[in-house]
Amino acid sequence: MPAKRPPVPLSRERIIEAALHIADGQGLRRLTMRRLGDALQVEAMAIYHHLPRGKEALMDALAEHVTTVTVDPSGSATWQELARAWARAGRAALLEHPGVLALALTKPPQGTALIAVREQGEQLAASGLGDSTQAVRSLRAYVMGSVAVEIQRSGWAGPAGDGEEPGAPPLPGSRTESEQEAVAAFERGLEALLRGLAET
Amino acid sequence: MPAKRPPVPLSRERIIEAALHIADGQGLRRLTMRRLGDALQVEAMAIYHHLPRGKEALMDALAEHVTTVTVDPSGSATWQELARAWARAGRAALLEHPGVLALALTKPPQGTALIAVREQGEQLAASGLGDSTQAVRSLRAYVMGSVAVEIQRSGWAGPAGDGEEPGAPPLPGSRTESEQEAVAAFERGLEALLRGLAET
DNA sequence: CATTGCGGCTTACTTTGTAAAGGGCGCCGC
DNA sequence: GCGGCGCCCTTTACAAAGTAAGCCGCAATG
Repeated sequence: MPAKRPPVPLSRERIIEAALHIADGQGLRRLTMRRLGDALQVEAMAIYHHLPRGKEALMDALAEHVTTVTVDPSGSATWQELARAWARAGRAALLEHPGVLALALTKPPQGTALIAVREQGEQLAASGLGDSTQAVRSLRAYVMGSVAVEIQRSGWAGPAGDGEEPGAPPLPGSRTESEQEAVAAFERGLEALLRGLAET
Repeated sequence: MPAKRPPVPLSRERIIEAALHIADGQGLRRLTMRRLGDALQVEAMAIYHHLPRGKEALMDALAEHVTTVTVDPSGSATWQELARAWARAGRAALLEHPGVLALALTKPPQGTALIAVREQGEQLAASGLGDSTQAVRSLRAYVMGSVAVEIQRSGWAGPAGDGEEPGAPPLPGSRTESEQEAVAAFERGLEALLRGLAET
């Protein structure tokens, strides 16, 4: 009796969720269509009905997912506070799924992610910042780079990772840092950048 | 008559060079052992004699190669000039090989790349900068992120790229920028960050 | 001249992405 | 109730990739 119906009917959202789980848990390299199918209790080919362009579409969707953030501007009085909020939100979103960082840093923003970038620019401009385009760019660069450095230091395997668990052995030369140290370093660099952006 | 000797005897350096060429020209996805062998006029398996851990070792070597930079400190009087030199060198090295950016941003520095990072810290400390560790970290983050943004805007395919040529069609929403615009944006953000770092 | 070992080749097996076609199940109009 | 349709999922199949195992020629060495 082939062709059994899966318990819960499979959707784009469920696929992305499962894919993120696999990528974060075992590395991008281990994220294969068949494994994804297994995780969803489905044959690999079933995925193609929800993501017509196959793995390509999946990668795009993953990148879009971890780079889509929203910030409520009403909570920030100055453009500095607003910029901090965006930066922290961006960092948090990227750190949540280290397995797909390589995609997020490499693929151009699309869909909701692109909209988010534009929104960031508009909000910063509306809150009185002069060259908001430049600011958005510098902020995005700093956020992305910071997360990259953090992930590197955490000993995460990477896109061509050896398939080991995410908690790889710490680097021989430098101790793995704590979460507090990481946020502190991020905040200090962020403040430096904001100060620099203030003096047009 | 099998077992023909190749004209030039194959070495680790030649392998890396050819791999970079392929990755930059057709994307990381298209960098396969067999294709690499073809480019070197050799069978794929021959590569394993020079890179024992196979593709894994190749990826590590590529990441190391594009993140290894050197700066002559004698050309810089202030720590700001030194930091600028390091930042520009780092950016240039990464931009030279967009195909392996994902590796460079994801893999922890090893070998010569790690040495370069340490050297940067020592030089900055020696030139009078207080918290050089923090500064190196912020600078590296900014440089890596800036290049990531630049590559994204250039419409480069990415690690799971569709295999098209690097000169992909420009993003629909935003025009592809010129080299001048790119350096200008980089320099402005860099200056902002340096100003911020100056005020401890 | 026989030996040894480096360096490349051949073969073969496993895993992956994905095209193509098949099949069950629910829902529709009648 | 029922025949057919269409949606989702499965099956099957194939090309391409990573790489383990073992072969073999060539050159230097004794």
